[in-house]
Amino acid sequence: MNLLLENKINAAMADIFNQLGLDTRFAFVKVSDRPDLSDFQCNGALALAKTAHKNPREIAAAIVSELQKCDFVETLSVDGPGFINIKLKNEFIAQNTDKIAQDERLGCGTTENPHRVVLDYGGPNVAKEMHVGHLRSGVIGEAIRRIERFIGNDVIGDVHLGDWGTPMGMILAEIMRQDGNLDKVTTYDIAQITEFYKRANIRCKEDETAKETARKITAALQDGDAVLRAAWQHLRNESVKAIKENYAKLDVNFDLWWGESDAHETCGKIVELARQKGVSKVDNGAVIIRLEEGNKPKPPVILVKSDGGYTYHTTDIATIKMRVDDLKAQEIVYFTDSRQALHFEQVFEGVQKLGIAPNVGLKHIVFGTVNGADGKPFKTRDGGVMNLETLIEMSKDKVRQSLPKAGEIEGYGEAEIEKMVSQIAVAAIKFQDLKNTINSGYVFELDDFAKFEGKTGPYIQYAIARINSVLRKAQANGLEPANVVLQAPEERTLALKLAQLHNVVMRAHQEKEPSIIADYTYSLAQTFSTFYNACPIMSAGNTALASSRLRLAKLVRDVLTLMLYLLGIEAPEVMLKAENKGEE
RNA sequence: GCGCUCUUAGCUCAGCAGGAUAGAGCAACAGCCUUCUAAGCUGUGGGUCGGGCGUUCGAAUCGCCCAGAGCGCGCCA
Repeated sequence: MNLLLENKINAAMADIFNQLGLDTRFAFVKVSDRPDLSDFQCNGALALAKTAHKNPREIAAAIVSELQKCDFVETLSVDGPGFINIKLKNEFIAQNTDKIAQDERLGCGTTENPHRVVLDYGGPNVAKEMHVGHLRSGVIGEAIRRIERFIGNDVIGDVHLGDWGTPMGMILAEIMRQDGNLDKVTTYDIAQITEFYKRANIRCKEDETAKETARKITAALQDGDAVLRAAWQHLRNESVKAIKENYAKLDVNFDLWWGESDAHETCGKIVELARQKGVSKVDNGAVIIRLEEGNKPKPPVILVKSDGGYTYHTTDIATIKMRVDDLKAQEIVYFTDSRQALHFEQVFEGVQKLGIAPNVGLKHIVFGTVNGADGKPFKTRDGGVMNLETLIEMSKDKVRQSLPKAGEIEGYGEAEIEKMVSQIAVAAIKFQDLKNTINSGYVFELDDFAKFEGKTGPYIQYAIARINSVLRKAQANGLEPANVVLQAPEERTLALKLAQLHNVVMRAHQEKEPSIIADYTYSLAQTFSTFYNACPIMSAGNTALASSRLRLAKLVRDVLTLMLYLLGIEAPEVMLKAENKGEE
């Protein structure tokens, strides 16, 4: 069930359009761009005027004269060149709000076409530190995972670890270079492993022979050399442990911890299949699939390199086959930055030629890179990338300054305060990222992740905390939420805003765009703050009004909490403040 | 050279299945705490929507051209 106000108006519109012989494609309303004139507007008459060769105002007038008969209409007008402005009756909005408040999904429906979707939003590499570049895909992916699940899809989130390429050979080579063998590998922890990788990286950049050695070791590892495999397994285990800790701090979760290595066996099958189907060719010693025909020629997919190794084209294609065959995926969605756009176009086209994923939707959601002030992908001053843990700690430090010290307030010891610190800091970081549309890259401003005012996660948490406070007071005074009555304009605006939930969630789902939810959540919190300022609840004057306002407030709290949940953000029950807060 | 993405307020960004006065946040300025948490609220200023041409009754939104930015272009993932 969805309790969208538009639905009722749209149904009436469709009837009227039919009756008048008008194209029902235009029989819909949208939230008005002119709240001073109306709640909803219909621009259908303008669109129809073109083909019908009629005056749009005449068409609009005909629609309006029918619409007048509807019981939910308060006022109607035709304005400008032919806009139909519709204002709803207060009672209609109020009753709808009551229904939403009593609905366990808060008026939000589910998808008509539930299916299994695999999300690929991780991609951290073994032995490499996690940095701010990993923030976007993880945070966005987690949000999409929750949104998809909420609207009724069966979701599997896969981390798709980078655990099988040349970097693995590089690090093993570096360890052997220092130790002479791999006997000590199992004693190394993640910090040591990371150091080895850094050194290996530098060496391979400078020294062509070192690179060649790394390639040979990689090939031997993939070929199944027992000693190399055992050492690699340890590196992988240690990395996964560290990666899990990092993701846990941000509440980013995965259902599967597959990696590129898991696709290795299937890679062979892909190459064989390509040969059988006649879609691959041998070229300069490599096995490739050409993608030159059609109106958009692309560089070829390379299945097997001339040295016999597979590329990440091959592992990605093999992984798609596994997700389709073993996981029964009906849709697979990737989240990576725009630098991989061409790669996935190639992979998807290769998959199509191979016919291994018929009727499976393959999507690549491209997001912009996290950029520095210079407009280029973010680097710290020393040329490196900022560690994810450093970012989180920095934000936490800032939060701690605005909270009381442990023990200062009864019932809030070290554990309680630290939990609050973490919830607020993580909200600041994740919201800062999620409020940006996926498509555009954004400039990484360190300070932005420790801002708590304006369009931020903590702003929304604060609105929730204030409502919780009111709800506690209401309970202490025996005040119960009851039927909504709309008198003040702030109440009306808030009720209309609350009814938009279904559309917002569905759009976020369809477009795979969490910023739509972030925008709405902020806007709702803002609308509530205005209401909160103008409409006292506990001292409303009479019980009916107080109960109505209490229902509105509680509903806002529930919707905000749900929206933050869909974004992967928790809200603390209360938000304490340090005594000297704001006195600088 | 070819391809992809982009250019909107001082800064960071929304808006783009064409539509009525182009919106937020930050920053600036002026107000609001003896009333439910001021991490808040109210108000003011700030824009030739990169430039040009075209389609249209109507273009930030669609098409073409130009300028600028970022990214990517067969054996690194």
